[in-house]
Amino acid sequence: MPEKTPSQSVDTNTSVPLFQGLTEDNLQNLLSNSTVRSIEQGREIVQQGDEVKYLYCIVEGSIKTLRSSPEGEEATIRMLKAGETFMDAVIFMGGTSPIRATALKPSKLLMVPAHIIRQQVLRDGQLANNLLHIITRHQKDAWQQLDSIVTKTPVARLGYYFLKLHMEQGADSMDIELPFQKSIIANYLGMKPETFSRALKKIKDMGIDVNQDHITLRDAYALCHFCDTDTAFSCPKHGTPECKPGGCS
Amino acid sequence: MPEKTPSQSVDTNTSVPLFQGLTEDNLQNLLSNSTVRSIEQGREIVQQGDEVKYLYCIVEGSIKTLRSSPEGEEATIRMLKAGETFMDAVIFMGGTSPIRATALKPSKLLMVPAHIIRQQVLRDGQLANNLLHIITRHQKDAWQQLDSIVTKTPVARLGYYFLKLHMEQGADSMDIELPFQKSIIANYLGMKPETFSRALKKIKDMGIDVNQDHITLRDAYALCHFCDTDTAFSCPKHGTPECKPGGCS
DNA sequence: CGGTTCCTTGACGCATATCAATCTGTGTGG
DNA sequence: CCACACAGATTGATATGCGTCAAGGAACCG
Repeated sequence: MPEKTPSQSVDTNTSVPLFQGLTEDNLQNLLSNSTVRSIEQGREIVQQGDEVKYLYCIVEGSIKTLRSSPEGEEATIRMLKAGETFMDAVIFMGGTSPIRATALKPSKLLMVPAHIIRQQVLRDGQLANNLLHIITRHQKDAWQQLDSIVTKTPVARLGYYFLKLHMEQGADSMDIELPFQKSIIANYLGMKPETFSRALKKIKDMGIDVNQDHITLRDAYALCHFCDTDTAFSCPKHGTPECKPGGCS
Repeated sequence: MPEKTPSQSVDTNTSVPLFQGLTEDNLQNLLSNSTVRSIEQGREIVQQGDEVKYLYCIVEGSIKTLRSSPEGEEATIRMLKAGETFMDAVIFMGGTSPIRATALKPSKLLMVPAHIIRQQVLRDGQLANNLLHIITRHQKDAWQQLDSIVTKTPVARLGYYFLKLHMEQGADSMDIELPFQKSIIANYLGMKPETFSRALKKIKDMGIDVNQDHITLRDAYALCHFCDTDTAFSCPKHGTPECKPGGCS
């Protein structure tokens, strides 16, 4: 059952990119029309072919977006955590949803009606700008994902994924945590769980140890072999003599 | 050498989604700051790592966007024709370009300065809306491409590609033209030219004949096996008894 | 302690990449 | 007009890497 007055129950001032920089009035307009809903793990939020009535913002939990074929094969698009939004792009596409969304964990979602967003975009430049930033960021991730799957070996894909986790979780630490089940990550990387498992063994020889969900780097530059020009740009090690993106061969 | 006054040399009133519905003033603001440039075939327009200063709109010719690895492997992202834009998403990403763009044919490009776009988006709701529509449309294509490559066989990918061409070129005709070189299409579909060639032979047995760049459908429903729920929605045959998306097995 | 779920490991087969040769169409120069 | 050269496409033979199938192990939970 949807709760009311999300403006009080949701912390909107920090770390929700969608709402950043909005005026009081404009923010109120979004929130006062929104509702919050709890979703149990594994539950379907949007199906392929659904008409999408809301933009969803994750208050708590995590969500996976994907496409699946009639034969049951799945292609993971994104795996998202609190603060991130989904169906943000879909509500501007026209037609029904080309993707599914399911809950990876028990989650709490803020649902902003699509027509409110579409209206407000026309007069609220800041909201439009936020949406453009968010959607293009996802676009970039999608491009890197596609590129990985088409051109890289399973081990290189895994290393690249670890690298991005590493930078996300603080490039100073030598430890990384896997944020999702291995089989979920395997699918995201376009491989079968068995292949993922074998890739873990191979990457161990390159200085990256994995126990359970815990990754330990033998040295600070262990992941550098998997870097590309894009990623190097936002790396604190960029420019140091040890930094040679794509140096892995 | 860039020509001036593109407002006169470019036909902006029709079929350029980016400019649709803009007021005279706002359109003028874009065009008066833009330039037109000719590019010879094979020439690089943007490289990975470049700072992107323009949004490009194809006046004439065709362009390919892609990512490539240091080893020379390429992953095609899109192949575009006149009226379409590129680098539209990139100018909102922040950082340098994660993708390359090269000319597949001799082309003429309208170049709109990125800062002009970024400024105008904040006050011109229609432009923001247009950009959101365009970028999310590309997003959708990217999802379908990813899905194809991950879950489908080469033959199914080919059939799906033919289906989209078919609908693009008029679903009433039984003939389709390949708009690009086969090796280019092969790479877009995530396979080698040899595999592409073999897929062509296999698809011949399913009622789809290919001679040179010319495809002939044996019957109007020959491509239906390759359809998915998304695509079915915009198909004129949708709802007829012969329409069974994903019916191919 | 038994059951479930997830992960790992091994053996095997197949589909696609790879390598190499031939063919086709196109354009060029004699 | 023909001969030649070239790029792209096709075809064949081979290899290899990932998927598949099946079994075993490890952690979690009742």
